[in-house]
Amino acid sequence: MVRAPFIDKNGMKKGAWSADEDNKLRAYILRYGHWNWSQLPKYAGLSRCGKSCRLRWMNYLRPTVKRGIYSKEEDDLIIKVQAELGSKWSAIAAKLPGRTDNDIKNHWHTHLKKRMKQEQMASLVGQQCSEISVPETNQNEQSIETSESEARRNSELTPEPSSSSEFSTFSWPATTESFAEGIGNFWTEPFLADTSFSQNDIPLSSLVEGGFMSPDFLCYDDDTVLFYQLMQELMESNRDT
DNA sequence: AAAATACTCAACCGCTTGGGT
DNA sequence: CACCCAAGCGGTTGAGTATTT
Repeated sequence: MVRAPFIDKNGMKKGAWSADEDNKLRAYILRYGHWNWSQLPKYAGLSRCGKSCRLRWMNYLRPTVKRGIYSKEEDDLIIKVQAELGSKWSAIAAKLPGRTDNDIKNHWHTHLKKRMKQEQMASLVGQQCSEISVPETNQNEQSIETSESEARRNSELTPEPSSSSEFSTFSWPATTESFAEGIGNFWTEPFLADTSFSQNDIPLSSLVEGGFMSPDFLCYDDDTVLFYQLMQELMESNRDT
């Protein structure tokens, strides 16, 4: 469902991301943060442009990205905010935690826009009919639409990333061991100058203390911080057992 | 069963914005 | 003030999948 991978004239890889690339990007950002998107691919060992990396992280790899079906509340909120702000997808996304602007935009164009049109048509028809004194029509049409969307919502599968990549089935591991297994040898990939990482060491502090990186250089977003907190808890529980 | 059509969504492109010098 | 560059945003594209003919 995505563009086939290819190399452009500048030697940059484009198109669908492989599981390997996803892992490299995820591992790098979780460890070092995204301090500079244009430089990041070089250090992460990726032949991608920074823009592409940013997009992949923001729309797909971030741990807090919510995927799958939209609830009726979400749909209604999107419609409401879209009516107020227009196509300000990032502003709309800010009101829907976990949803990305790209995802909302796609959802709007594929589902909600259609629904809006139908509802507008229905109300128009309803108005005209009421003038000719057949008030039930509008209501009926609306209820048909509503039941259709309900049916669709019910029939849609549960949140399961449907990416092009084989990595779509990735789920955050229950243990740090399985995480390390899952990401293979990323800790030793090109960006990794040191080998000091261990399960008992959160790299954040060691990197700064070890002089690998200035504290100012680190740019962790909330997701990354959240992830580290989670990882720390997991490690502690592992140590306890 | 095969072909045509519609739907979906990840990824790209180009433009704008904002911060630094 | 002008310029540069990185980041962010919104529109569009392209190809896989689902549905219809």
